[in-house]
Amino acid sequence: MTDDRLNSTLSALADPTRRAILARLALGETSVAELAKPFDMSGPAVSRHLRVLEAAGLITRSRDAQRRPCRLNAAPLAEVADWLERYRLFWEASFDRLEDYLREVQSRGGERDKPR
Amino acid sequence: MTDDRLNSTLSALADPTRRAILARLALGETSVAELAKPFDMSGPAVSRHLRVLEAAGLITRSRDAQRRPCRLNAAPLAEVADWLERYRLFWEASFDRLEDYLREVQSRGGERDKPR
DNA sequence: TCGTTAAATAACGTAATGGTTAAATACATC
DNA sequence: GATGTATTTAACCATTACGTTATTTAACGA
Repeated sequence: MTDDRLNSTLSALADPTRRAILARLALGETSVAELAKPFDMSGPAVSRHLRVLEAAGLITRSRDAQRRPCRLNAAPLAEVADWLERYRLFWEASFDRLEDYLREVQSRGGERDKPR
Repeated sequence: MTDDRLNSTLSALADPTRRAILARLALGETSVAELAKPFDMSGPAVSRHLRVLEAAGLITRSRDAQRRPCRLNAAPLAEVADWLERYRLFWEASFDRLEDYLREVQSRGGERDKPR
């Protein structure tokens, strides 16, 4: 909704570690230690990434003994998708132009390819 | 495609000034000075935002006398949209649960609302 | 060639980001 | 209550990001 929310979501997504964490969470709830395993990174570093994701509302955390299982909350992604929709026509248009061009090149057969 | 491209696109989008610039460019090609007007920001600052957008492939620049008109290139946004699609089921599921909840609350009529 | 305009680059300051290790906290078990 | 395990917080460091003003480059027109 607000530009602020969109901003914190996009900022959270603009990091490969955090995107990987989200991908893992798409497979189901897990502990912090489990999330940290694939990364060559200290626990605290992962913990801070989780904090960013939580602040963006992309994950929620519960409590299970010493564990703090994390769960994906994809709702903020819907806002990003909505925002992107404004531009869909633009990228579809450019793909159409690309298709046109490829079709044209193909129809020219073996000639030297000269766009324009 | 590559995680790197997705990363530079998302990083470029994670700034309100740059998103506003894209929104302006969706209305058509413009000069740098024109783009800078709505912002309380120096020319060089805008110039650097444009550089980020260009590096991410979100804009292209041409030459018209002293002007360097910028044009939107939405293609990288398609990759973001593709990436997001992986999560659509998740956010739709959570909206479904929200709907269920709202329906339930409504069906309970005037009772005190107690989820769970 | 000189002056003007549009934009980019240089040089700089400051704040935010992303990582580290060491210490603190929360919970469970003995 | 002491010990072990999972996680967070504190303190710190290096790099990047974003802004500024001053200077430079590029293109035009008198």
